[in-house]
Amino acid sequence: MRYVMVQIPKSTTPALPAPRSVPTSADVARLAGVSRATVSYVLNNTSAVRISEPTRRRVHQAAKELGYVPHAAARSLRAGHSRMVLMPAPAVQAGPLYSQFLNDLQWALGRLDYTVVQYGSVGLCDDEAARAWAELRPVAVLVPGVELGPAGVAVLKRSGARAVVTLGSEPVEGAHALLMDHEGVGRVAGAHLHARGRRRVGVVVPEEPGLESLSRLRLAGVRDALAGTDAVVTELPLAYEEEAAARLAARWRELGLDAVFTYNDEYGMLLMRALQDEGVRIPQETAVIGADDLMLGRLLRPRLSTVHIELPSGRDLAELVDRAVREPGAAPETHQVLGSSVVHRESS
Amino acid sequence: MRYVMVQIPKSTTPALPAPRSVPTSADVARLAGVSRATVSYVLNNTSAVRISEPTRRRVHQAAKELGYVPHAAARSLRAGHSRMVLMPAPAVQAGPLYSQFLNDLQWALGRLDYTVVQYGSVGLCDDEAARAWAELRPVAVLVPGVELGPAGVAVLKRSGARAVVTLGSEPVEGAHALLMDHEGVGRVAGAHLHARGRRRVGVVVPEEPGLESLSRLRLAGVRDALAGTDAVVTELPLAYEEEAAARLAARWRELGLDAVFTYNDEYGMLLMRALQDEGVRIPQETAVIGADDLMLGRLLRPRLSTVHIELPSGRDLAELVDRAVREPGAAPETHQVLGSSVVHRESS
DNA sequence: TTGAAAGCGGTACCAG
DNA sequence: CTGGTACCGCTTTCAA
Repeated sequence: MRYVMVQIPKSTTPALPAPRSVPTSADVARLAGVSRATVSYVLNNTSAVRISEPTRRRVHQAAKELGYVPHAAARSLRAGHSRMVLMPAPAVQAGPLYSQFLNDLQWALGRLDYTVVQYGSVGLCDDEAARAWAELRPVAVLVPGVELGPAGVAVLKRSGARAVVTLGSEPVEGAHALLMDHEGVGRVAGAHLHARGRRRVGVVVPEEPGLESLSRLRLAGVRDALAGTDAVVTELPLAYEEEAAARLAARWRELGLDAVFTYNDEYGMLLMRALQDEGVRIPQETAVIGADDLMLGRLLRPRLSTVHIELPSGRDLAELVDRAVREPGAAPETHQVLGSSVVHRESS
Repeated sequence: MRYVMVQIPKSTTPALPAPRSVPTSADVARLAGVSRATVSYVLNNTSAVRISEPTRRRVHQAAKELGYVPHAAARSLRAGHSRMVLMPAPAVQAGPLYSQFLNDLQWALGRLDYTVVQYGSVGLCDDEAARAWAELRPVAVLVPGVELGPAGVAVLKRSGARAVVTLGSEPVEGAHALLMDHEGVGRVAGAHLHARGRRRVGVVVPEEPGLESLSRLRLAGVRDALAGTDAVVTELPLAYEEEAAARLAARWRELGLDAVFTYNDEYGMLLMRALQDEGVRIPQETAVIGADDLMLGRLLRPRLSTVHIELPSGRDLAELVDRAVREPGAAPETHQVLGSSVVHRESS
């Protein structure tokens, strides 16, 4: 049943004062009896120009009285640049790991006096999106995922973006790249399972849309780690639902697997629960390893082995952005930023 | 150990073409051999004016050739308004529930031709933040939490915001309000436990910063539900760490509680695990109920009872915003939007 | 059908 | 020390 918004009657409806139009610096100037230039000098503390104390006070007083707030668009239009760092808002569910990273980044960029803006670009693809972002004339653009091609980068740069940074699996021509080696995540998981003597390895591939590119890479990583050994990899499509997990678990014995990498800890919990309900002993019959090192893995019994993923610190990335903005001519940097390491617990 | 970004040497560094300055509509006009006015007409498909087909083609051609992208700030400066809906980016970890809601909302507003922008305002409080937002001259502002007082609302409205909507526990003078009844969450949990015959009820209060206001309200709700009964409520501060949970579980028997409301399902999992490790039988000795109805609760054994929380649909909220924008004089609406209902499983 | 020009709100140069 | 003014890029009336 859909929950319906219920309006609550308002007790009082005070007649608002006349809806004045929004005050400009000209209004402030008029009220203070000075010129617009003087207002600008005072409110920006322009050091190149000295304004008498009484005048300053009059201007400040007038500004406060009118509730004056400068118009960012007008300012940056005149200045010819802004300090806006634009990021497309993630369309899909971001995990806690990534959310934390985003917060750190915002904070770090804020300390460097940039303004971080997440732009919700739903349904636009690639160049369409790039154009939409370019209209805002950000000084830098941070793009997670593969939502941007070389053409998009070119559009952004031509429209004045001094730095374009992609966070993804492969570099994009013309942009700085933070390479997230998701294959590496699968690779260490695969190597770990092989080292523990497992040879028939299942890999969960989430059916949820938006996770496909990542899960493909992690799967490829497992394949890579096990290539040239006698181990064999089986792909296991799985929706994030109890029933789907139960169905998979029901045919577990016939699959004949002795290990499974579950894409991440959440799918790990889902599958492990289903396997246990089916009587499959973990890790004796089947070893399980997840990824992301979430708290929940530690709370499971047996404790879930996992791949710990280290993202770059927000501060580091903020500094990269700042450097790129200051030195826009420099060659794009490419960094490897995903540190994958196995956390061995009880499930493998 | 902190992971350090490692630079990968660039294989080729193609000399970029001369860093032209960013093309304006004047450049397009020049190249097409027409006036700036004509460019504007063509690119905006202005219906009031008819431009010959050959001219249109020349303009489009020129625009593409230069990679022209219009300047949003200049446009909205001239137009006197924008279609930007601004939301402060959530400072703390947003749960999956809220993330989903945000996505829906962005999508729905996008369909109504608004542009959603999340503004990272870290470390600014109340009026400072309101001023920062007002500088962007958004047509509407959506504020979750209690980050805005009546003064802030006034600032935003004076600077041209036609709608200010708060999502919080109590209405703010002058703004539309979507009331999230977090007390109600605690209330239904408390009532449920009481109905199941429990009388010594613990309530987990997370120690993580940022969760305090919410957890206080949920606690108050439990208190409210149990007021006037013979039940007694005990506050249980708890950090989201295994050790903290273990410490709490270790003195569980001396606390003498027969039920606990864990703030949400994640703390529920944490505490339930610790209690089980301590040998406390659930639900016989202690009933446990969480909130948020996450998947993970269904996967626990015993299955975790929870309070299902229904947020308003993104579409509904988008329509409220649109209505408010179109009818800025109307009295602020106040809606009750949190539907709380107990999902009884095995842990209570 | 197209062009010239005013002006949105601020900033910064130059003159007084 | 302060005022006048040109200009950032774009839209939109008004004339031609």
